[in-house]
Amino acid sequence: MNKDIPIFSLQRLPVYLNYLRTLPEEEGNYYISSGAIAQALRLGEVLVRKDLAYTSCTGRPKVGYVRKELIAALEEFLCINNKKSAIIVGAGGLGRALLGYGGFTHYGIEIDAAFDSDQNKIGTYVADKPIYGMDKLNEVCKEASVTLAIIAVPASAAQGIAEKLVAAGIKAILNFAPVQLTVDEKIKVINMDVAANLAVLASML
Amino acid sequence: MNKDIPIFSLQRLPVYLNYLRTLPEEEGNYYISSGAIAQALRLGEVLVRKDLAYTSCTGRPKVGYVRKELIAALEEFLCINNKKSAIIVGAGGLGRALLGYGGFTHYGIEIDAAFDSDQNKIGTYVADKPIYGMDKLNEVCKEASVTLAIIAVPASAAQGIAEKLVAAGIKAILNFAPVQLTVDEKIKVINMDVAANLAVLASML
DNA sequence: TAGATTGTTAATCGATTAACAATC
DNA sequence: TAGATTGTTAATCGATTAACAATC
Repeated sequence: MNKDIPIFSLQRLPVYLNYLRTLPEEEGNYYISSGAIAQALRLGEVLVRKDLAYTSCTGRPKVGYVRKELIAALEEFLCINNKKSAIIVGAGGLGRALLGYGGFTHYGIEIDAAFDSDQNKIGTYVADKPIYGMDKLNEVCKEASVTLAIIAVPASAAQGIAEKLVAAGIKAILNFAPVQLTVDEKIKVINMDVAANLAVLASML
Repeated sequence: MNKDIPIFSLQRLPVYLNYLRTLPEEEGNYYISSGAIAQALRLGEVLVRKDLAYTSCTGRPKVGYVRKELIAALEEFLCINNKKSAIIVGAGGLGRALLGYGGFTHYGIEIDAAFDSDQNKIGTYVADKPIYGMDKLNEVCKEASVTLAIIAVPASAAQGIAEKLVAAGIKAILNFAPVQLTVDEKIKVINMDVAANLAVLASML
């Protein structure tokens, strides 16, 4: 789905959505122009219009876009209405923090559970979400048709986990481990290497 | 510093470093070719050579790069030898997870402390790192000449925190809050919006 | 030497920006 | 109507890839 949007445009859509949602419900905010969005997010205004053109929302000359329509169109494009489930592998500090993070619901995503190999964690709950042993992975993913996963395990374990996830039917992985995962090319992977990003920042000083 | 490297190349350098460090110290690993790196990281081999050309390490036709030299050159380019301190603002789940995360040291970065406004957290420690009240921000940053910070607070608080950080002398910010920070353009900012990235993945399914 | 691999120059590709007609 | 803003087409910019000479 959403095949014909450039990846850079796609990545900005949640940013627009987020921004539009923060605008207070006031008289003056009924319409919003691409220029106003561009200024707030420090982007070019033509770029904003081009990005928004991928959604079903069309703006009106002179006034801009109807804010609520634009929000709805972005939500539709990002499939936020079909609620999706995701799981987390790794219930260390990061995994537990993500279990407790409420921000995923803004995009229609719910974290169902976490998985860990530590016997002391298995069977416990964080933010009312269960932590299962790795042996439950297949069962949980298949029963709930989960296709989204977050990897929050040490680098050394990540590749093995990725393979288990794929075997369990996962189609997209958000990977926090600092390794390049080798998986079938049909599986979508986004890497988030926190330390590497901090290192890049530090080297720019 | 490092002004004349394209941002995309710069962002790949820690990835190369990371990969090279994982290679075992074996006879056959004395040299490494751009082709081998490219294959492991799923990049083009010319791209790898171009990226590596920004460092001081030069490869040898027929054999490739001396692995240890390349690691040293990457470390030098990324200024990993001058140890740097960073602070975290926000000692919620994410902030605490990052306080306990050891991966920053691989890039010569140490997290000195976290800051929070919650009285129950102030004065406590996570992974032997202190959590201070916000009133200590200036003092700590200036005494230890800290110029790197991570924002791990809710979106609503992030802009205010960013301004305090800049006032305290911070020059680069890794921002986990899902808002566009408005700060002086000389301040470097990298945004890491976990939920937005998961949403992008989900919409690609 | 012959062959593999580097480093560089030119070509391509994709993303962003500029220009501008359409329009409410 | 006049003016502001959209949407689109063309131009620019930057990143990646292809081609290939240099070289150990």
